[in-house]
Amino acid sequence: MLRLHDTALGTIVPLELRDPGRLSMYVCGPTVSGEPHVGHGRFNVVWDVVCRYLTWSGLDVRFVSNVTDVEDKIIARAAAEGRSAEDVAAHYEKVWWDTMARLGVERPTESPHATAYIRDMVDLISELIERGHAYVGGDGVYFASESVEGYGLLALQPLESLRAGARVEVAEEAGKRSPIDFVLWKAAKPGEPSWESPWGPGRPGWHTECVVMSLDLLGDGFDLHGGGQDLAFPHHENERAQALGVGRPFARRWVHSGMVVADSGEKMSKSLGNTLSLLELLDAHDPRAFRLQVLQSHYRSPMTIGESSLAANERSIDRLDIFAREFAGARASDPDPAALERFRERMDDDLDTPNAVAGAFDLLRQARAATGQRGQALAAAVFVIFEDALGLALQDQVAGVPPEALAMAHARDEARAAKDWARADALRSELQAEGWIVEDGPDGTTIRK
RNA sequence: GGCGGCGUGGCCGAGUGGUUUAGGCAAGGGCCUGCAAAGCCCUGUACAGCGGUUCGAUUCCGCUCGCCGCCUCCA
Repeated sequence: MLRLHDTALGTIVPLELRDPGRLSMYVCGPTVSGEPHVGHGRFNVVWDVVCRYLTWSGLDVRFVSNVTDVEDKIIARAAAEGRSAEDVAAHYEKVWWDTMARLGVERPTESPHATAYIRDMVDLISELIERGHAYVGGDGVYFASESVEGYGLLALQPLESLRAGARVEVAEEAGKRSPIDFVLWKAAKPGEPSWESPWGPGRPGWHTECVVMSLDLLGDGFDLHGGGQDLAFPHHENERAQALGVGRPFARRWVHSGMVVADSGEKMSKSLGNTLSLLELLDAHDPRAFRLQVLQSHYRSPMTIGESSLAANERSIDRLDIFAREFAGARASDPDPAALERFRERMDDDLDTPNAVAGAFDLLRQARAATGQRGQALAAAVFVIFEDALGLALQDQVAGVPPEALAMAHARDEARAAKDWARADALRSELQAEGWIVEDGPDGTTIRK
């Protein structure tokens, strides 16, 4: 069974499934207020790998990830661009899914929208007020953080230091009882999108949607809640507090993935404005190079990504594709069981993809060195590991070779057969000038980009 | 200030109290090749610094230096 680092426990523990054979997992999804940056890319590849690996391992994985389609930044952009908030959200959600598809990230089982759950959120907030965990403040409804047991669990800090770090001025302005209280319902200002509620027109705070949707779609005590490390506090802390407030068992495990850092060493974030566009990066490089980069770093470590690392990884991808072409037939073979077992051991150890990938590269060399069935079985394991378990598709065909280039390759074969080296070399130079890599194999000249 | 984490060979990036090497990329040498490419083989004697524990530490402990995250919207 997969063992992962649990933020609340501070240790690596095995998953404990609520229902044997089935994994229920919730990961906080995007706020669709702009284009995704590379941090989003890493984050989604990580959770996609968790899903794929567990599915491959034989679990029935139910993966829910929300789309926050009402939020301050969306409203701000809509106002700035003179269009509706719905319009902005719909546009960037499409960009989001398109980009994820390019990264080879599969759609979650369900991706609920915050706006579809307003009613449920209002109900949850009402119940929190009834139970004495929430109150009406200056410009909305607030959650009384100190009213629930163990607030600070995911922040890994005692209540006292959280209180010390909070911004008191803001709290007083909003009419909070404690500076660490957070908003559940924001009263609408004129012109803002709003929904009716017992506390007047407004919109939910962003912590509530995840509580309502995860419990609705996955049920009480679901197995795993994931997110970026920056969400552990306050976002996940506040989700947990609300579930606790209405007496419902929440996530059994909390797992957080590491940040992408800029060359400066600082975290890439919207607020620092140092994000790298994921779209531009995917335009310039094979998206699989990005995925490989993510796989070759541990999911909890900070990751740097840039032109040079992607270029290096494109080389690695080339090598993998060359291997795939050489061993295309091995896909039909049974993968070597021992090889898959070693892979599982590494993956189960807190999702050690760097080691798992290292092992796969070793297998690749072994497959070439081995002969007959054994080589095929080892190669089959390489395919299964990269493609089925890690979601990195290998290409065993060179696609999109134009007929003219193909004709030149044939002409080169003829020249070589006639030992006309001058002509053969000239043809090769011509092809290379057009960006083709020319290789002579037992079956003649093959070309690739 | 509080809490958490990091510092590995040219680069990226794992791991471990000592015997044999992570892995990838790059580099050098060789084999193969008409020449190449691809592939294969070999090579680099790395673990921030200073102490301590130990028969032995990159790995454990302490300190120092440097860097980062969270405490505020952010994956």
